[in-house]
Amino acid sequence: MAVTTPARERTRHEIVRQAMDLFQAKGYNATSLQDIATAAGCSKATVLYHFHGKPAVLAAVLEPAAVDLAALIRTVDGLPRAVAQEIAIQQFTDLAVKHRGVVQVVQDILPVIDEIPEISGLITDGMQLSGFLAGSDDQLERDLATLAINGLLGECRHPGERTDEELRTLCDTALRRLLKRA
Amino acid sequence: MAVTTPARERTRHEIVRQAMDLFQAKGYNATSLQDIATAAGCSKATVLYHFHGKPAVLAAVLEPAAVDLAALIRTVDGLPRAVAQEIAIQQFTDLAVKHRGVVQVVQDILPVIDEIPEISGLITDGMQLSGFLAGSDDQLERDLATLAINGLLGECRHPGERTDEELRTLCDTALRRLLKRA
DNA sequence: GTCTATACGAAGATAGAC
DNA sequence: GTCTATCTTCGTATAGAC
Repeated sequence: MAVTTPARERTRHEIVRQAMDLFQAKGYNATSLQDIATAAGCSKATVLYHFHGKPAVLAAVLEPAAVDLAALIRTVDGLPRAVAQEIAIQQFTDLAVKHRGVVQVVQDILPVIDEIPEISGLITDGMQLSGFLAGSDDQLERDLATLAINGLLGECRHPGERTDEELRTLCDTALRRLLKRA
Repeated sequence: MAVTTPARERTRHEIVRQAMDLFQAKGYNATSLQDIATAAGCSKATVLYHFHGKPAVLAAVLEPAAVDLAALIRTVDGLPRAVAQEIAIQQFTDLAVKHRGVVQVVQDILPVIDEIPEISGLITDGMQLSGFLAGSDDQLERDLATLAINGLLGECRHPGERTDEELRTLCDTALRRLLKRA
C-alpha cells in the first residue's frame, strides 16, 4: 500500500529540494517559479501542477520542520513549567540543527507571514514554543524567548561556515544564557 | 546657506517617510514603487526622479540610522575592549530605540543584502559592531553578538505593542545576558 | 503526468509633454 | 518638478496538445 507512482513522487520531491536551496540562497520573495522549475529540470507548468502556487511550494519546503515542531509542542504541553522549559530548550536545539537549512527560510517571510495561510499552523506552534521556552508568564521573559528564536533563525544560515556541532553549541548557549540565567 | 528649495525637499521627505511606513508594514520586497508613490501622493515617475531606483529609496530610509551607527563605531573604536563593549551595549540600545521603526526593515533584506551596494557601509558597520559587542575574539561570543543583533532586529517591530522604555529594557537585558554573563 | 504556448497583470524604469 | 504614456521584463496561472 506504500507504493506510490515513482515518477510523480520523484518530480515532486526534486521540486521541493531545489526550492529549498533557492529559498535559502536568494530568499522566498526573490525566487520565482521559473527559477524553481529550471533548477528542478522541469517546466513552470509542472511546478504549478504539483503545487497550486508559490505559497504551496513554501509549505511543502517547511513541512518536515513543521511536523517536528508540532511534535515538540505535543511533548511538552501539560508538563510542569520548569520541566517543559528544559525539554523545550533541548528539543528546539535538536530541531534547529536538524532543519538548519529550512529554519532560516522562515526569516525571509516574517514580514508577510500572515498572508500565507498555508503555514498558519507553523506560526501558531512557534508562538506556543515561545511560551514554553520562557518558562514563566513574565512579559520580559516571553519577549526574550521570541528574541532567541528570531536570532537563531538568522544564525542557522551559512551552512558551510559552521558545523552542526558548533550550531548546536550556539543554540544551547544562547537559549540558556537568555532564559535560564544559569 | 541652509535654505534649500522647499518644494523639492518636501516631496523628497514625504517619499522617504511613506516608504519607511510601507517597508515596516509589508517589508521591502513586497513594497512597490507604485505603493510608495500612491502613499506619498505623487506618481511613480516622481519617485524615480528623486531616487534612481528602489535601492536608493531604501538607502534614504536607512540613512539616519546608518549615520548614528557609524558614529557609534567611531566612538568605541580604539577604546580598551571591556570599555568598548559596555559603551557599545549602551549606545546600541539607544540606537535601537531611537530608530526602532527603521531597524526592523533591515531584517527583511538580509537574504539579498549583498545585492544592494547602496547600503554596503551599513553592513560593514554592523559587522564591526558585532566585534565590539562580543568583547573578545572568541568565535562563540562573536556569534552570540550577531545573534543578539538579529534577534533585536525582529523585536523592534510591533510599535504599538511595546513602549520605548519596554524596548530599552528588552535590548539591555538581552545584550547583557547573552554577552556579559553578569 | 508533463510539456509548449499563451494570457494576464504588475513590476521597475524611461521618454517626452507641461 | 511633476505628470501621462509607454516600454520591457518578469511572475503567476491557464489551456490544450502529447
